[in-house]
Amino acid sequence: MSVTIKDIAREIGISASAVSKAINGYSDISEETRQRVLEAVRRMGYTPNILARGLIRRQTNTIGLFVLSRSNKGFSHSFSSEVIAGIMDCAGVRGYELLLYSTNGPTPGKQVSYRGLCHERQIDAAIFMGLRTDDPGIEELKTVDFPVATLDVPIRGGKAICVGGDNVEGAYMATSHLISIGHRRIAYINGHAQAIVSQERLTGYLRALSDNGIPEDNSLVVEGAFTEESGAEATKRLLGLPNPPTAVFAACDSMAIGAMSVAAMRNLKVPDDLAVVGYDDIPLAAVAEVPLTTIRQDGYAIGYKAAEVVINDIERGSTAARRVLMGVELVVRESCGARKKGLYRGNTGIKQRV
Amino acid sequence: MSVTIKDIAREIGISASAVSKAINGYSDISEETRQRVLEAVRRMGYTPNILARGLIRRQTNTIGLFVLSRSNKGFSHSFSSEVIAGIMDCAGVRGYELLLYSTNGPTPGKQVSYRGLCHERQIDAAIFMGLRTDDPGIEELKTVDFPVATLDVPIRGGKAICVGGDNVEGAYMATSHLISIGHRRIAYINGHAQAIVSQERLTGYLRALSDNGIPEDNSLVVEGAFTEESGAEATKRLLGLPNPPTAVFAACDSMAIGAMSVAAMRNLKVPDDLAVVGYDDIPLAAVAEVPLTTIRQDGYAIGYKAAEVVINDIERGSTAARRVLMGVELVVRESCGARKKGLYRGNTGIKQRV
DNA sequence: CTGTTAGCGCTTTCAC
DNA sequence: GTGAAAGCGCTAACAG
Repeated sequence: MSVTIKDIAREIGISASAVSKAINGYSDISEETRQRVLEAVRRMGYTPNILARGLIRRQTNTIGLFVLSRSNKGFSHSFSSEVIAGIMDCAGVRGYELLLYSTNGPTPGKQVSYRGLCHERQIDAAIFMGLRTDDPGIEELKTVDFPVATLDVPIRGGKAICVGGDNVEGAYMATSHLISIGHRRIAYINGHAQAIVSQERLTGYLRALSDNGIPEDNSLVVEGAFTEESGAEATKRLLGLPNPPTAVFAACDSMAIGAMSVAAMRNLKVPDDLAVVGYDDIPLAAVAEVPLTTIRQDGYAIGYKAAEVVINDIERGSTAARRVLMGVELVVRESCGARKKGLYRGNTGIKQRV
Repeated sequence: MSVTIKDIAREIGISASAVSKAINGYSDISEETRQRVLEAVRRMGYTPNILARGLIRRQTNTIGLFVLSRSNKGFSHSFSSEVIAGIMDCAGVRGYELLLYSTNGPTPGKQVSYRGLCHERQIDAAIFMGLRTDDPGIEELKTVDFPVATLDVPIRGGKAICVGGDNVEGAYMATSHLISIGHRRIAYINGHAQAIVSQERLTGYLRALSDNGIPEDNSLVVEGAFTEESGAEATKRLLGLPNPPTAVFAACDSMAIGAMSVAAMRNLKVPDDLAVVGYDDIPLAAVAEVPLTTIRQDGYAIGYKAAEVVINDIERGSTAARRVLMGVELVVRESCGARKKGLYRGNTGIKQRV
């Protein structure tokens, strides 16, 4: 078996609690004893058993990370891996480890309890990625007694903190940009209505129209499902309108790419015949046939912030706002037409190209 | 505080040990008592404390995952996230959770001990991704007493198991393919020499030449650094040769893409003036200006296998081979010229396009 | 300053 | 079948 605190104690002829104090930097221990302990620790290759410590301190320095609704193989976006990297880095700096739960979201048959999973492992806090608004586990999450951060999905009631990109602002920027280069009939392809991001981006879109005195036209707002196919489908409907849009803003890049493919099939030139703006800045956006103008969220920053927020909660008690909005950025490429027309000189997202 | 085994015991008037036995499915407990316990467990919302259990059982059902040498933000390839997804799924099925270490590899200053990190958290096994052959921690890894799997990096001595794509075979396939469509002067852009994959892919390349009676030409083998820039740099050197190659096989897609960009700058047509084959099948490969022919490794399968191997070791003792080679696949696209010439009718990797 | 005692939540002999 | 007792490795009172 591996060396324990008792072995050290026996080795240098003192009590186990003295060793514990020496190791944990208590002041009521003589410097000389401490040195002898530290020396023995090194010599005998002792490492504390954090789990045993946790049993009594009720703190494991562990953050549970739930990566839910993952697509088949790999993470949904490359965005997720940026987020995770951010979480990891913050956790590392603050001295926490991450427990990556292997659950892939609520299983229809057997009901998993997030609270139970967290309790089993005695984690100090939890972060949820890809939580769906219709996840039955949400109710339970409202009642847990440890800090919880959700990415992108605000939970009403309870004290979970939601960290995410500012969707209203992002959609506002995208829409305003299209307006600024002359478009008036701007369609919006939303994601499915259950997603909060859909609702928020819709709000931003509508606000931009309203702020620019453009009347809302219901026929120009259609619903997709965050997939390329659904974006294509929606675009067909839009183009079939008596008075079709001159520009399309899609709630995600995949749908925007679907829109562009439909345009291509109908011999409509992007951006001249149809301007397109997406959301997310997925890697494909930069290398699409017509490079896609889009809104970029800084996944790394979001992840870092989420970890920071829960760790602050653990250490200082809940003080943060219940909702943390992270900045977003407009990345102008070719698909909106601004660069061609020389109307835009800002961020081209070139560095993004891998 | 949350409900413990004692609470249950008190509630239904039996001893704590009886409750434990009921919960853990021991046979020496009456069915009636078991039912009463299970009912109370449900009613009172009891979840076992796996950490306390681990303290005595010396097993935590946790696998440590080290994601080393991560690039700045996000994981090195999207490949990594596939691997992690595979690990997660296997772990989930087998009832293990993953502990994601926040270490980003050996820090120059303070020496981290992998062994120590593992011991602290009492993990049952560890998987290392992105371990470098010059990592000073490797020595220590040879002596640990729990199952260890390394991805792609075999460790000499010790009983760590290495799981990875068959690099020799992959390079052999790539090179043979170029030979089969008529190339004789085939250059190889290798990764940096410390990487095992570099050595193995070089072996495959040389073997293919030799098997086809093509003499080895040292000037055609150059070293890159797995980056687009280094691939471009290497290609410039190759094209400056008195007798330049007609084809280039690069040890990774990024370098292959660098090669293609140099060709484009010099008005060389790919594949006609210069055939290019990469390795990895990164997402960009399929959507490059000239879609890249490459070798695909199934990251998900590799991750799944790695988890499976260590879990088998945990549960049944070490039986697996010390090296597990996973199959690779040649994905023929445009950059090698085979499809244009009608020489190839196999895998086009079309489904890969996102 | 140091040691003794108790106990975190759980499992596991071993009597009964 | 069931419970009492011991203890996993550690920390936290509290005496001394």
